[in-house]
Amino acid sequence: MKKELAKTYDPQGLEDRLYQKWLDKKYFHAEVDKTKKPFTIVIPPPNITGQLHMGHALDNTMQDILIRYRRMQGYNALWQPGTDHASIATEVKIIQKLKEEGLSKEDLGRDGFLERAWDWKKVYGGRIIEQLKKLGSSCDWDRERFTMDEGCNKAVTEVFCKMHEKGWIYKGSRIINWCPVCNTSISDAEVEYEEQAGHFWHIKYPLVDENGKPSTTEFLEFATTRPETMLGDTAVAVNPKDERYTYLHGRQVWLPIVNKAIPVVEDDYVDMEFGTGVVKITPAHDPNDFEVGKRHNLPEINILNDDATINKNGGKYEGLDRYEARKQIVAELEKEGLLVKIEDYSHNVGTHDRCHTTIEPMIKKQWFVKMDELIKPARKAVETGDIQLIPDRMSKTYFNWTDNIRDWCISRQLWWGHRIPAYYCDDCGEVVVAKEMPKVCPKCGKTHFTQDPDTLDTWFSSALWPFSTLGWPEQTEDLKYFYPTDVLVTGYDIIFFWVIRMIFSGFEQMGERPFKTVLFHGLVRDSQGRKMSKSLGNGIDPLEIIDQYGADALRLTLITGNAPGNDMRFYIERVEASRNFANKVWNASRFIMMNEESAGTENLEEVSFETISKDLEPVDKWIISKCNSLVKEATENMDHFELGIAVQKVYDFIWDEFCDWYIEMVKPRLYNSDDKDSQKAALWTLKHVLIDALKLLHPYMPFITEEIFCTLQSKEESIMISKWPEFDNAFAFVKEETAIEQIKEAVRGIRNIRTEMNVAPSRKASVYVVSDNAGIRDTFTEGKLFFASLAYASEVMVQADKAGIAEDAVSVVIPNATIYMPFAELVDISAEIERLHKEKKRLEGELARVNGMLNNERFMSKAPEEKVAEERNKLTKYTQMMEQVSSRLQQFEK
RNA sequence: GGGAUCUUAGCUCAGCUGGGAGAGCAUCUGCCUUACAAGCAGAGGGUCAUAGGUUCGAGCCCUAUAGGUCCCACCA
Repeated sequence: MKKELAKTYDPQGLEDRLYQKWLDKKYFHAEVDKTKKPFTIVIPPPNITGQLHMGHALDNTMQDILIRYRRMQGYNALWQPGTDHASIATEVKIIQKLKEEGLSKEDLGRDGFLERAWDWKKVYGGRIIEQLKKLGSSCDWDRERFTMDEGCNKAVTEVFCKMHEKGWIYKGSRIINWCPVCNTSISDAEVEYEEQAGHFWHIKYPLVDENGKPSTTEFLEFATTRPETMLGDTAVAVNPKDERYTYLHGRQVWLPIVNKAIPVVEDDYVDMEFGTGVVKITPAHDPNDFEVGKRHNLPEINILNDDATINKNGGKYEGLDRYEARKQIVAELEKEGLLVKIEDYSHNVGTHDRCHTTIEPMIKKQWFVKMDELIKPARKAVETGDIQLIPDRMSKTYFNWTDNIRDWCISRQLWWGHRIPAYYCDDCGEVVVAKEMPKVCPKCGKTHFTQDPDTLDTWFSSALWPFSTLGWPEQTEDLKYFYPTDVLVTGYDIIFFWVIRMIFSGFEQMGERPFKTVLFHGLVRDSQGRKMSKSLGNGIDPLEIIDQYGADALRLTLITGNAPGNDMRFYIERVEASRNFANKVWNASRFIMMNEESAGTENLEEVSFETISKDLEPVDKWIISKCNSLVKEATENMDHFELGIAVQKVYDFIWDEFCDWYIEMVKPRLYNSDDKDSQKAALWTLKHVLIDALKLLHPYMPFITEEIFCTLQSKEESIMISKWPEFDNAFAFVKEETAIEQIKEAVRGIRNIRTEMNVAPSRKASVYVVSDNAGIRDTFTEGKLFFASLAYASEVMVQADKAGIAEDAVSVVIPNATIYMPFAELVDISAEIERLHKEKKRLEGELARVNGMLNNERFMSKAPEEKVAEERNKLTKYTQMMEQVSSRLQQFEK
């Protein structure tokens, strides 16, 4: 009993079943095997808070394609999966949930909170993994990791201690970005600037007179967007070269409200052209002022509490929110006559990328990673091509970051994350950085320590992902074998957060690049080009698409019509088109199986080319040759990471060449059981070519190809472990390709004319092929059977001259042959003449172009030989066709 | 302010090292032809943003301009 494909293609009915089969068979699992070459990809670990969105779908489809491709090529392919604890994102979610219960994280305490967080991870952490499976991802799930699992924790502690010892991790008081809502410091990379409408408050401070009192006549005017920061002003600055203010050098101004004298300092930082050329300096709350303050030894006065209310340094404003304080301070200044004017002003305001709260720069004691040395090998690797970024232009973005890098603030005032391995002696305050809590203080000898309450930036652990997942810091066999990984696939939006940090971490910890290639993709946008976002509600759920159209259709849609690193728009119509293609493949396969069954040809896949060779007809060799070229091209494209181009070629081959031409060409042979050998050869070819095409398609559309492959033949158990096709010169049939293309041209010409002349396909006619070229006559004679069916011919006559053809027959001119169709009674002769004139005009154009080139001495002397030869051939071809058309016209017009 | 990128058919986009402009969708025409109407056979539709330049030859390379998108910097 032969296996059969269901009548209609139904992805829902097969995808889950096949995925389960792959899991059961352990096809995704990779073990160290020194007889094979490794090919490794580490997954960008999705957040445990995450739900699969189109970005994940694209990212993982690309990775799965690369992994499946290499696996079929015989590589030991490992796709290392896992999830990210996403410290701040997760913490925020849990706090939200607690809030619904009327609780705060303080109510639970640190341990209680962490317990909740782990519970949460257990419940939701696996959700996105299940969703990735729906997509067909062939990750080695036996190796699934988590950024906060034991091994990753160990790696984090190891790196922290090592780098601290080296002096590359330090604790320092520096200006950092503070989020007053999340109550934590954040790194520069996490600050998102938003254009906001604000105000420019023009204020004046009185100069201090010789008695040390505020002058009533002399003032210094400047403008600010954050008037409340004046509470922390410790100077005003002017440019030393600014002649307008030379008189100020060495003087002081009176800081109102706070009521004290502060100095005028001279600093190049001040732009003389901007505003009044005077800047108030608040070292504790502005990164630039901080630098100025350092240069002039100014005091740093922090005026804010962590929740962005004014602290005790703000005197009577203590306790007020920053914006309320701003209002009241402006009012007070106005009352005192110190407010000059208020201007509308649009400016960029730094916000927290998670919650979009306006961040406050503050001086805080935090942990930093010193970047200047660390970044050097990372920069060099991309510069020299040791690490290749695709598309290449991403290198510029990369360098822009490496060349302007600042130290990385890694401590976070959060609970969910890796706790900083720093311990403070309860007695003397000595800091000890160690893998475990120290027993004795090296300074005072006391034994009580408190661990630093802070956790690490979530990217600290993901930076180690390419090697921590393979066992580092242990020198495991996995690590030796699978590291460095081959490709990293990710969106260009996290190049700074993640890619760069993995690169410098790889070099620092492993002494080697973490991956050879980074393949970037863009954002998946909605049909109007907008970012898909929760707040807009314009997100399209990949799972719904999979439900409706199948994972294969979704994957194909995401991978086609898009260049690396470019954003793409998501259209449901494109998914339908992909689904239609799946359906096409399905039906073509079904057609082949049906015919195989009715012909009774068993186990054709076991018949070798050598055996069948003698029965193969030119059409068979033509499609085999075409398929052979396709293998070469698609493979080359995939090697160059041109995934969309590769699959487009496979798509075109299957639909246009294989289905629309080849299948139609062999139908007469399939239906004619009188010639068993020919029938068998056709079926052999159909099957052989289909199998190769399915293999090429498998990385893109794993489910449908598996289902067909396994139904089509019995000897292999899965397409995903079958051998990737290879180009073979023995299958390059140049002669047959040329011959069949010739017939195709004739068929197209005939169909065109019939449509133009409104001759229904049902109305058959005799077709005469006239050529004085014996080779052409052979071609048409051999292809008579299918040529007749494709050209709706009642009979096909191949002859050397026009004997027996009606004078007024309609004709099609192809190189070296003219095809006549005597259905003149249906045709208006003047229309036919007009058509021939049009054809003549076209040929004249072609000839003019070719002659132009060939008569151009500079073209002849400079163009490559092949190009010249090509043009010469065209000249011959068009000249010959021109003769045929002219002779036809003469015939009608004489 | 610096940088990247885009501008190709009505729409969305491909076009890999420069060598006769492509796809999908949409539109129009004719077909329920025994794998597929989720289909078949055809058709129309583009001064490849504009202006220069390099080249025998430019959608592709260079320069400038216009418009769009994005990233970085953050002049208070």
